Amino acid sequence: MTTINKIAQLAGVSPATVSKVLNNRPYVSAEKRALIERIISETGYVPSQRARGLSTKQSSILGLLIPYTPDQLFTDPHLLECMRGIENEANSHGYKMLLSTVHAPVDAANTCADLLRSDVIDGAIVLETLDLRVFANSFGERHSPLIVIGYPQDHSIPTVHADDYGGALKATRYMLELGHRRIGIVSSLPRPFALEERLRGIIDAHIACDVVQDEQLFAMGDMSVESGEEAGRLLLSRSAPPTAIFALNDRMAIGVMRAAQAQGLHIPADLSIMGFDDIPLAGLLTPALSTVRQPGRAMGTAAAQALFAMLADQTPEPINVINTDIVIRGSTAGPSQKGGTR
Amino acid sequence: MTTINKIAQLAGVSPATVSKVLNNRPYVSAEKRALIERIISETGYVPSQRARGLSTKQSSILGLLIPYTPDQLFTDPHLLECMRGIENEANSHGYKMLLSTVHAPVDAANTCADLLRSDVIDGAIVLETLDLRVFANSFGERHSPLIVIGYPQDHSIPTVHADDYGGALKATRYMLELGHRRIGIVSSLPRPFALEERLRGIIDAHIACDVVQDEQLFAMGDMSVESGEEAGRLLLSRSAPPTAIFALNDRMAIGVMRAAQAQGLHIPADLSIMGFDDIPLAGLLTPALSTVRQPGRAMGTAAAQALFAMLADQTPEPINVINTDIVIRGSTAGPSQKGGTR
DNA sequence: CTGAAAGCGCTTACAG
DNA sequence: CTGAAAGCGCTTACAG
Repeated sequence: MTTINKIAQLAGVSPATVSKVLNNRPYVSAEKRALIERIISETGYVPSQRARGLSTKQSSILGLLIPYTPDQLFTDPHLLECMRGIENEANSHGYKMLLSTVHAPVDAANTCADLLRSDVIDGAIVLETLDLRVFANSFGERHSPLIVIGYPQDHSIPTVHADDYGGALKATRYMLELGHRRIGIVSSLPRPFALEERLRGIIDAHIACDVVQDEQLFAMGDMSVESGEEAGRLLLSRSAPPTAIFALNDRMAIGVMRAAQAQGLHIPADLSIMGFDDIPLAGLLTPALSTVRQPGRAMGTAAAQALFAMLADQTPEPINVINTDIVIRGSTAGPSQKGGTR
Repeated sequence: MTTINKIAQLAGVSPATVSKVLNNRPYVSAEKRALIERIISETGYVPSQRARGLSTKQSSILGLLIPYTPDQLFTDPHLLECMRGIENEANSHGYKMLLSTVHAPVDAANTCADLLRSDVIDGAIVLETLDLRVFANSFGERHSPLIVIGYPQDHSIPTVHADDYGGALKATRYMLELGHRRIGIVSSLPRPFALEERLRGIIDAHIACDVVQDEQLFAMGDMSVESGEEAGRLLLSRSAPPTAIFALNDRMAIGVMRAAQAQGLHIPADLSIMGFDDIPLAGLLTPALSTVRQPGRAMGTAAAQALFAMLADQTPEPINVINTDIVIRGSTAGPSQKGGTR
């Protein structure tokens, strides 16, 4: 491997001098600088990041700690959008992104903790889903700057999340105002805080409109299309089925749509369906899916910006709430005149 | 930061001894080993990867070099599937994946070359789209082991790619056998080799079936949904429009579908549509998209396995061709009896 | 079984 | 402007 010493030798100077030109520092004569630069480009020399890091204590690598398996991550379009925002931001700061997923969700906390305490990354963005208490445990222990995407568990860590409550509230009000009185809900367990918030929005909207919710209209999925399909079938089999179904993410909404279409139901004539996220695919379905837009890219960007602020010794806002909006497409309409029974 | 020296001091031993227990090496008395282990876990000490790497010359990081912008990467479901395969494989080898995208496609080659020559990664997987000649340039220059996903430009680098030719051939035969005689093609420029191969398959299928292709039936997109929509409009506006359209990726096929539906055409009654890739979304469309399945995940896995083989000083197969298959769903059928004119 | 010493490839004061 | 020297935190022979 070419080292700084070899370059120094080739140029007939000391490694310290080469180091100066490598780092664009002054106090090198123009001729020597030119000579050294020529030699560097001729040899294709690239300084050892690890040796450099050993002195400078930085790696220009940012960690993305996902307490999920690769399969969970890569099937979640919303997370992927977050990643996109992060990678874009990292790029423009000259940083690379190191991805850390887990084999099994169980060992997530330790995997992440080790990476955070190691020196391979300068800082990290983690998902709230991770149990962050590990980091609080060892008192006073130093670790890389951290930003969490999700809801704050520990107020010492800056957080960015979407306005889940507001989004769900708006969506529910919208369906209620359309005239729906029996709105099925497809939620998920175990709930991250975001889902709790969405549920809270749904409940508050019902209260505000003086509509009583029916327990028979709640179903659970696991965020996947398949689970949504199953939940949809369940809800549609109720003696008094819903006239609208609000799935707490788009993938489950797609599942519900499939369940409804499989039964020959027309959407939105027979059943309105609404999702949450606004994944890229939402607008391409038939009918196009009405949903709550949660701007994943913007969330990723915001998280990365906050991290870079910390790396620059600034203090980012402790909590950054990203706005959500409902986007009405073809899957929602007023309830059919036939009434609630089919 | 806690260092090996501090641990050694706390345990009353030398750093060399601590190093032994860190690396699970013999020749440490049971008591000392136990003591050291206890201290390590109490202090939450994690060895410096960069210091370790400086001696051992390895980082346990694998690079994924994508000569695209983050936006291009994250809107390409097939690439994302490759990534999923790679990350899964990396995970099970105790490796982390470092993602390297570019600002602008222009500076891809240099960005990648620098990373490859640096010591931050042990090896890399790159896309064929990257101009690999950069690496051939500096004669005899050492760089990390490399696997390319795509077609070989330089036979010294192990390569994995799908059977693009065979897939396109099968798909075209299938449409031809259905009775279609005017098959529109939506391709893309600039072409990676994979597209050339698909085109070759299309042409050979026509020849085999003795059907002459009409130049008016070729259109160009840029792999995006939007470009597919535009290409679809163009093809459908021909004086003698196609009865089937084969888009060289699924996203463009979706665009074609939108163009057709916007004109009130029924799929597949009025127009058959076929894509390439079989992205996760393909089966969720209405109608579900017939396509050529190119198993992205398997390709990623194969590439990663080849890389790990190289890291273990084995020699992977120089070219690994992954099988493709047509998957017939709802978007294709025989041409309508109305004939080719509408 | 144990530890002193050299070395990995940089950067950073410091002296000249 | 230039370079010798120490130091970053590990690992690896080697001697004991």
